[in-house]
Amino acid sequence: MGKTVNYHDDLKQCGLKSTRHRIDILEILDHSDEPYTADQVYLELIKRAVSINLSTVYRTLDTLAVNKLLNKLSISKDGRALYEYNRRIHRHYLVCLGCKRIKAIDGCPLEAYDKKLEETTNYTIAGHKLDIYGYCPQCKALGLPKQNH
Amino acid sequence: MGKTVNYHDDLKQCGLKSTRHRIDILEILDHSDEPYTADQVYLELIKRAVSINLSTVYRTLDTLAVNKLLNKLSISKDGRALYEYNRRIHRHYLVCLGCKRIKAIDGCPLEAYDKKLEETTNYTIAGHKLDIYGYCPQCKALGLPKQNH
DNA sequence: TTATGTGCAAAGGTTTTGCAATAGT
DNA sequence: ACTATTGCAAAACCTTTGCACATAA
Repeated sequence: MGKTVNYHDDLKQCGLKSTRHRIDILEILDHSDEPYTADQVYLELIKRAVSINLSTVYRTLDTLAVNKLLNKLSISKDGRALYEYNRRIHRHYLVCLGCKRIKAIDGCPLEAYDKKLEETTNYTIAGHKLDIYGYCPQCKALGLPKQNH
Repeated sequence: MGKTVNYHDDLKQCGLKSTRHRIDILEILDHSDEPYTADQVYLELIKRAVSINLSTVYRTLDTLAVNKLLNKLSISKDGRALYEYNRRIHRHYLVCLGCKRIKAIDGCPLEAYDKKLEETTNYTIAGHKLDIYGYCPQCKALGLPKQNH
């Protein structure tokens, strides 16, 4: 988790102006274990007594994602986009189907597979997205609902 | 790809009425290699001179997905839901970042990993979603845009 | 016949956009 | 000072819903 000065530098390196809002948003997402929706970011800013408009949140998230300071995910929590701080660590998510909590898991089981696929398909593989679904220890204890995915 | 009569039986087994619209939609998705958005399904129906309302398409897709005759995916092609015929075959998708075409790939490299994860995390793993991104042979030839994911 | 499915129109929720005002460099 | 960023309000977009009518069983 970087300090404010680093967010400033990161923004400058992208040719972006270093504004309070951008730094706040980077900091919020950098300090979170879970990706946030635009709305969640907005609410967190309001909670911190930051005056900002929701459309600015959307624009800022988009700008930061285009500049690779954030990742935009599509684990559609009911169809809304999710944003996470780009830690430049390749990792995947374990989503609890009970409480919907999202847990990050480091490491990737797919490195060899990607290479194999390049040969098999004649595609150039640029990356992949893997989300894993299950029930966390707590929700498991309450009895499993129907299985998905 | 089933015949009409099978769609009829599948619907009945789910306790659903067998209507022209439902059969048409099942057939469209069953005959497609790619998942469709609600809108794409609607347009295909119109092309086939089927008179239907877009809200009926949404309702039908939802009903069929709840009853597991379709899968609802969240490879957000710009945030819209995608539906595919449920072939009850576990498979993943290879998405071309150039032309956005989606290619299904059979087989799964994650069976062992899922089990390992159950032990490591103490979650019950219910499933996973893996999408792979790259450039298809055609788009590759045109020169690769920037890398994503 | 009777519950289920459908069309239509209207509303809901998320995200985007135009334009004038503001703030960073 | 100059340009990028922001607020505000409105629109765009995808999806859902209420209700009256139509249809499958």
